[in-house]
Amino acid sequence: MLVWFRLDLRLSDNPALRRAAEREGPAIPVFIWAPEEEEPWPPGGASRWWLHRSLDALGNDLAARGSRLIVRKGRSLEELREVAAETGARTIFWNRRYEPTIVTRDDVIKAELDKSGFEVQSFNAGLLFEPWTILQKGTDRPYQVFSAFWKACLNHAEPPAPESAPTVIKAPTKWPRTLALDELELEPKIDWAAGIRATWTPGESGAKSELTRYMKNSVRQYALQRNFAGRKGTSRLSPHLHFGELSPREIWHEAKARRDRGSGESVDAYLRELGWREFAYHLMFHFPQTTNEPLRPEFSKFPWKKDSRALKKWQKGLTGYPVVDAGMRELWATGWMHNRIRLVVASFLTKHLRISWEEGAYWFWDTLVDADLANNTLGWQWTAGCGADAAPYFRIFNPVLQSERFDPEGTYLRRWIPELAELEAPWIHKPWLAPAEALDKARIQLGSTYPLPVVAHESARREALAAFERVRREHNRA
DNA sequence: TTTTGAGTTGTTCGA
DNA sequence: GTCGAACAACTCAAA
Repeated sequence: MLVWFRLDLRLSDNPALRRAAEREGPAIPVFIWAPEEEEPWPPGGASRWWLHRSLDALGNDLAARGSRLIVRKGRSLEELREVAAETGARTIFWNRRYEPTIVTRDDVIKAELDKSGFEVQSFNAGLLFEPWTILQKGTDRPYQVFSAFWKACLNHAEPPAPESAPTVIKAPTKWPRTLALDELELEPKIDWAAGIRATWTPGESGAKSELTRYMKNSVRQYALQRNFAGRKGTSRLSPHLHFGELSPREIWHEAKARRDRGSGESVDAYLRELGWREFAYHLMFHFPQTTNEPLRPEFSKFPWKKDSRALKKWQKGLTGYPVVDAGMRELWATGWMHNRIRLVVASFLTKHLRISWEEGAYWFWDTLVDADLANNTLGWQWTAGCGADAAPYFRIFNPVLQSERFDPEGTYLRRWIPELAELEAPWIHKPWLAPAEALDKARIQLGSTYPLPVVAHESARREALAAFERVRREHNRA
């Protein structure tokens, strides 16, 4: 039988693998690289880098149990058929994915394989609650407000405890042919990944040790520390979770086990973030058009600006607002950005620059190692104000206040913007207001060693509010 | 069906 | 510096 690996690159708590291993006969792990089947969101550069490493780790973990990872590329259905033909397999198991194009593709594949007489089964390995199991009482409609959704989840039967990895994965007498991982050409041709390499250890064992470390030492501080950009107050498990190196059930039960008198608030707040991930999948499943369209239709007429020069400045971290620039540079260097700072840079792009959330979503998609279609869509639409349960449009982050509040000493700013490193607080949060002596002392020449602000906060804010107001009024008249 | 309460992460203004 | 109110209605969810 075949186990088709997708976004579940782990051995533990992997129902497809586990059920396959329990059956008679050999179980053959397969991965198929088919990015054209993921349009319009094929994995971006940072994701491909991670995928390469994670597949490598998975192959090694399988080898340690006397098995192998068979690697193919092409059309998924054809490759599955071929591997099945080479091995005589008549059964195919996999764990579900929820991206709209993948759901459609998998439905077709399942129907075709059924027709050919294969036994096909899919399992839940990626979510605490399947999107179709959490619905409004009585009406059976999906939720569009987080709090109500999460309350319903918490009232639902608890997610099952994670299963351990199978101890034996029976090998076939003859292995089917496989590509070498390098033949997928997932790694960048120009080596831009040094910073990412230095920051992350893809693969299940790296993920597990991060999880244990965080749960043992830091989760009890989560409520207190999570908003401070310069500290390691968050778990940084997002890429591991995206690629399925960890299951949300493992995180859920691990966190619950740490819940005691002192840590209740933090553990609940932490689990709530897993809840947001669940909510994102819930919305993507029930409103599949939202990966490419605003959920609130009036926003399809919103007057976004096409300003490629401003967009470039945002992408490169040269807006002149230190907190925005630090975030964008952290992203570029490490493939990740602190959650609080993601909100600030997203608000800045959509409100201050008034550039469409889709431009932001594309950039994040290409540069984040944790790029996840459900989370990316929800996050950007939430900030832009065009999604379900979105921030009210008048909620516009002030980049200076956010910086002062969540990085008071400027630790984070100094780490990512070396040219401002010698500027003292409070000026490091707003260099354009710094007195000449402070700038001289820090050897900064505004407009040359570090840019002046690309827009002024007050006027950009006023204009954004006016634009939203016009759209709202037009919508209400109609 | 109608009613009622509530809604992740904020900012600014004026007292 | 601190505090509460206004921002502006609207939609969702549950009783």
